[in-house]
Amino acid sequence: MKKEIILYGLLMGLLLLILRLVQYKTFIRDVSIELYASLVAIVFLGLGIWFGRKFFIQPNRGSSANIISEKEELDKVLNSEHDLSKREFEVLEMMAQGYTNQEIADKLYVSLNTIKTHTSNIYLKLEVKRRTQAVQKAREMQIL
Amino acid sequence: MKKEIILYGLLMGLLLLILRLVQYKTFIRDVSIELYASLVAIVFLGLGIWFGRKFFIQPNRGSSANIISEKEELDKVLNSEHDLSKREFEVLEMMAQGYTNQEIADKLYVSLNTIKTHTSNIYLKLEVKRRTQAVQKAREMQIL
DNA sequence: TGTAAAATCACCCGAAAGTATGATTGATTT
DNA sequence: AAATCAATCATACTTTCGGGTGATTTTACA
Repeated sequence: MKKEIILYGLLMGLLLLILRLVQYKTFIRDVSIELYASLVAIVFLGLGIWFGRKFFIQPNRGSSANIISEKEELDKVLNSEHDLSKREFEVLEMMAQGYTNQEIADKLYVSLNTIKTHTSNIYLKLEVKRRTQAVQKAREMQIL
Repeated sequence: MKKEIILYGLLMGLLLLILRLVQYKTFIRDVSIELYASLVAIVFLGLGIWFGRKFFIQPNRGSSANIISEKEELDKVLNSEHDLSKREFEVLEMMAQGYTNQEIADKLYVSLNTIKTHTSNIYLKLEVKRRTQAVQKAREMQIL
């Protein structure tokens, strides 16, 4: 990463140097600014594309570091026994079946708000934010 | 695609216009070329990164050509079994991962509305009403 | 080259989900 | 008896989803 930043700086400096040289070595003092701009634009557009490819490609299943972190994540999940209460687990199961909170509430003969509280607690305990993630994580943890 | 090229042109033109204005409106005729260059460089670096992400990171995640073709082969097989399009299948996969529509949109570089259209079509084709049900059904059908 | 399917995007609107906070009750533990 | 926790419910508010509709642009292919 540092290497690339240095390279970037050097490239930029070099470009400016060239532009300066062009400006003072030629008789054309008033070389249009469009020319400069275009030149710089083209170079840095290419550079930007290169940068984008280099640093923002999602390294899923390609980079070893990523795989390791994924494994660690999974281990962490698997090792933590689900401290879900009986009721919460019931709700989780029904969530995974694709029921809405209202449907779950009806089936369990409790209010919608109760189910919402349960789901919120489930998300806290599973460290997720949405029901789809909860189901996903529960499957990973093999508690579903 | 056309839209992006037009945008690119407009941006470039706008930038040059601004530079011209700055040049002629101020008393500083000899504003350093470094300033111009830097400005243009920064803008186009960003633009380049955006372009790179947008257009060159479609070949999803495979580092080896073999993996890509395998993946495509798999997609084809899967697509022949159910009537989900390639894009729809992608969205379905990400839905199962627990991503929100907005997150999926960001990752696929399309708008939220597009993802919503895809999800709606997925629900129609899978004959379900909610994303959780879609994931559930997709698992039953073993297409996930 | 024309056409059909796929993919893209927009706007509206209501439903569902989720957040935050607080409260009550009953069972269990210390 | 006090503290703790599970389960219940509520109110208020924000965000996300999903349905409906209509449209344009790309892509594939006959």
